Amino acid sequence: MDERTKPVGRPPNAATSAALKEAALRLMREYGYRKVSIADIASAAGVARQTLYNRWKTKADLVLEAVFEETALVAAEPDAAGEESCRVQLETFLSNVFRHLDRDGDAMRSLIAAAQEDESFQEEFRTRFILPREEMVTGLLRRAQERGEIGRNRDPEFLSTLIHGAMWYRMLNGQVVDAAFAHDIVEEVFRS
Amino acid sequence: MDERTKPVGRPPNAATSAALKEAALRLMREYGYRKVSIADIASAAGVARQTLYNRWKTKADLVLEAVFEETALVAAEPDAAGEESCRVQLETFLSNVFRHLDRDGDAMRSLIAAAQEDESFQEEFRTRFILPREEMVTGLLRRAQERGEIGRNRDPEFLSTLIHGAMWYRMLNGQVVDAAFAHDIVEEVFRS
DNA sequence: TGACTTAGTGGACGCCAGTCCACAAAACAA
DNA sequence: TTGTTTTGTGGACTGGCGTCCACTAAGTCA
Repeated sequence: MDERTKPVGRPPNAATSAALKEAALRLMREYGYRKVSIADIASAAGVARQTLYNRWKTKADLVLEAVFEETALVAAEPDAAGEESCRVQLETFLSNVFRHLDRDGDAMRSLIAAAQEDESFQEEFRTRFILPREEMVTGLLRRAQERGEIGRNRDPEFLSTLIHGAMWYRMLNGQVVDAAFAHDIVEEVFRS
Repeated sequence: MDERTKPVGRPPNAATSAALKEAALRLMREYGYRKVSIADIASAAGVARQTLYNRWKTKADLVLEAVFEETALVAAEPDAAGEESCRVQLETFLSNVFRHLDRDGDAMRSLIAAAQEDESFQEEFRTRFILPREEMVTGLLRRAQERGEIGRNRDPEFLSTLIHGAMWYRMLNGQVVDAAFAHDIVEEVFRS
């Protein structure tokens, strides 16, 4: 049952998806999500508008994929075998995530906004972005529990909601989300 | 310097604004923010589309005003002279707010979304909705500090961010926001 | 080679938000 | 009554998103 049967028909242009994501990110960062139209992105990538729709359902889907690939580099999963305390690991992780928001925070805000009006994208966003992040945090907090850094009676899922909620709230209200804020959050979570 | 000089020109129809807000709320609750167009609202209120734009800048501004008036009834400010503990007062307040979300949660989500793409509405939303709510919570928490229910070393502003952040995060992710959640939040805030 | 299949192109279309404008309607002032 | 000011109306218009479609391009299969 070899699934890798040779595909029939004209093969998709290999460079096109990368060019579209690159153009999308570049234009977003310069002008902001709202000001950049699908037509702008397609034209910047030198491709027809319909070609973009052949590969992604909406503008939000394209930007999600583009931002996600960047994020994976910046917000690397904390190392389970790390020597540092979980507390330090969490603060480092949050600082990294927050630093990434300096670049793509505007896009993130717009993706969250898009998810509110589009059921299908909400699902996609949740699966590819939110749940993985939550698991990084709850995993770290469970290790913290095993090491005795936080009490057994505390709920990692709930704490993750507090952490991400604080981040979203500040971000969506256009307030600063910086290392000092990360420190305050960690302080609260590890408060004995 | 009497400002209440008799206005010249055709007076605005007194019933129109109320009819538009009523129609907006009713249609939103039945079909959802996204599915209801400005034209739908105007036509349901028996008024020209331009008349709506004469009174509000955008769809979001109209809905904000409509929802705000409802909210003021449900989420009344906790009584500073109340006999109950601040802890109970906070849990009651949050439960009331959360109950209101059953009705207008969809509209709230869409307003938050709209604020992400519209600088001017973001400002309006913040001033009329978010800041008053934050002050209710920080005020309550400060009284809790005076009464010794929470430590002097804790920051009411930061705690308010945690509280509202948790609520937003759950709401924007389509998860349940109920009395049990309110209880968990209060538990965390008043944890000694 | 020719049949088939999939990708890419360009243009038309429907829907909606928000703007603009000319004109009618309702008030007041002289 | 006539002029002035403001509200309300209806229609045209721009620009964006997403869909549809006919046509062309680039591959595989027999």
